[in-house]
Amino acid sequence: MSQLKVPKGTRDILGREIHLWRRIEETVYSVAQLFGYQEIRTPIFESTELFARGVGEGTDIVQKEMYTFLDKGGRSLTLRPEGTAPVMRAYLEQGFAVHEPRVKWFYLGPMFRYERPQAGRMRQFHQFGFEAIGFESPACDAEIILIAWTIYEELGLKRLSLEINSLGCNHCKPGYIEALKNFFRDRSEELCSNCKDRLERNPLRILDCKVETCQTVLRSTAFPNLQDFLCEDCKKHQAELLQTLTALGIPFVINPHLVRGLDYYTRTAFEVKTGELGAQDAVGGGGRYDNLSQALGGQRVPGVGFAAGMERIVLLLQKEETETSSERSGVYLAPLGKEGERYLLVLSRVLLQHGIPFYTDFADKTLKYHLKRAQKMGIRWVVILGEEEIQKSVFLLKDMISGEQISLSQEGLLKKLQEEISGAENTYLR
RNA sequence: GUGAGCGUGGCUCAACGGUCAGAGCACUGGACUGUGGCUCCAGGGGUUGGGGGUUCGAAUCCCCUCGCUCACCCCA
Repeated sequence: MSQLKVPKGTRDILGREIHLWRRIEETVYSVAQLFGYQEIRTPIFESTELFARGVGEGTDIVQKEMYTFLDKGGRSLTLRPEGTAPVMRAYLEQGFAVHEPRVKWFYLGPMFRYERPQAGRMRQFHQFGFEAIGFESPACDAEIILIAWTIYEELGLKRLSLEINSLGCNHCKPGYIEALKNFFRDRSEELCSNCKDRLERNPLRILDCKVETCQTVLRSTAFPNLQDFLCEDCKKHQAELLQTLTALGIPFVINPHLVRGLDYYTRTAFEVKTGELGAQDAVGGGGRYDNLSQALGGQRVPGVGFAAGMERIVLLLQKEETETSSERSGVYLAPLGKEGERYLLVLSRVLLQHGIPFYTDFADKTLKYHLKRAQKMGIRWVVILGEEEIQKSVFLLKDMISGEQISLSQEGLLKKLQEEISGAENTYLR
C-alpha cells in the first residue's frame, strides 16, 4: 500500500508560506478597492467550448494543456486555464453589454494547465487579474498597467521590467500576417519544425521562437516588422499609451517580438518579467482583447486586462524575505487537568468578548510541556490554571520573556492582558 | 510531449558490493514529582519510492515503473 500523495503539479500551501499568500491577497484587495475594481468569482470549471472559442483553437493552451472531462450528463467541461474568457462570458451572460457596458472587475483564484511542472510552473497555479471592459481609451490600458505596477511595488518587488508591444487590430493584423506568410513562402525551410507548423496555425507566434535558426531569420533586414504594419488608429493608440506610461513614470521597453499565446489579444500586449526565477520569468502579463466578446458570440465589446501568477510572486518574496519574527500575539492558556481545561474554556469566552486572541492546548500534559509549547509558538503570555489556582480562585499569569509570574483575579487578568496585548494588532508578519 | 539529474526516518544528509542502515535537527520522556529557553541522558520512528534481475551477499550494480527537480516547449 503506497502512501497517498498530492497529484503531480499540485502542492499544499501551509506554514510560514501562507503569510506570503495572505499578504499578496490583501494587497490585491486593497489596490482593487483604491482603483474602484469589484471582485468577480466565476466557476472553477466552464464548458470546454468557452476556452476553445475564447482562448483560441490554435493555442497551446487549448491544444494540449487543458483539463477536460465529461460529466455524468455527457457535457464537456474544462478546469479553467485562465481567467479572462470566463470573465467575459459572465459579462455577456449577465447582460452587462446592455445594462452596464463599462465595468471594472478583478478576480483571484486557482487555474489549471496540464504541463510538466518546473520552477514557477504548476498544474494548479493561482492568478489574480484585473479586467476593464467597455473602454476603448489607451488611458485604460495605462491604468491596467499602473495597477499591476502598483501591486508589485506595494509588495516590494524590485528589478522587474515591463515589455510592451502592439499586435494590431482587425484592420492591420491580417495584413501583417499576410506579409509574414509571403516572407516565408520561399524561406520556410529555414524555420524549425515547430514554426513551420505555426506558419499555418498561429503565424504570429513565430516572432518569439527562441530556436537559433529562427532567430537568424527574424533578424534579417527583409523581415517584416509588426510595428510598420500598424494602421493609423493602432499607431495612435500605442503612442498615447506610451506617452501616458512616461507621464506615470513607469519604465518600459518596446519588444516588437512580444506576442502572447492567447488569440484574443489586439493592440496592446505586455509582459512583466523578472530575472530571478530561471526559465519561468513572466510574473504577469496582459493586454487588450477587443475581439474576445465576438469570439464568444456577443456583440463587439472592447476590453483590457492583466493577470499575474501568484506562486511566482511568492517565490520572489521568499528570495527577498529576510528573517521574519514568528512571534504571535495573544495568550497561551495552559490547563492542568480536566478541571483546568473547563475553567480555561470558560475564560476563553471572556477573552473573546474583549478581543484578546488566545490558544488553548488540550494535550492534558505537564506544566513543563505547556511552557515549552508556548515558547515554541512564540507566545509571550501564558495563563496557568491548575488545582492550586482553582482553589484560590486566581489565574497565574507568566511572562515568558522576563520569567515573572503573578496571581490575578479574573478582572485583574483582563486588565493586564488588555494593557499588554492590543487586540487588533496582528503581528504574524511584517 | 522531449532531455538530463536525483529518490535512504517528519526534515537535512552519511554508509569502499560485506555483520543488526547511522548522525544532526525535530518529536517523546528523564535529570528538574507545578515552571520554558541552555546542558546532559534515554527512547520511539526505516519493507533504503515500488517491482524484477545479477550475486554467496544489494541502499550500493543492471532493467522496468512511479515520483521529484531542472531545462526544452509554453506561459503566469
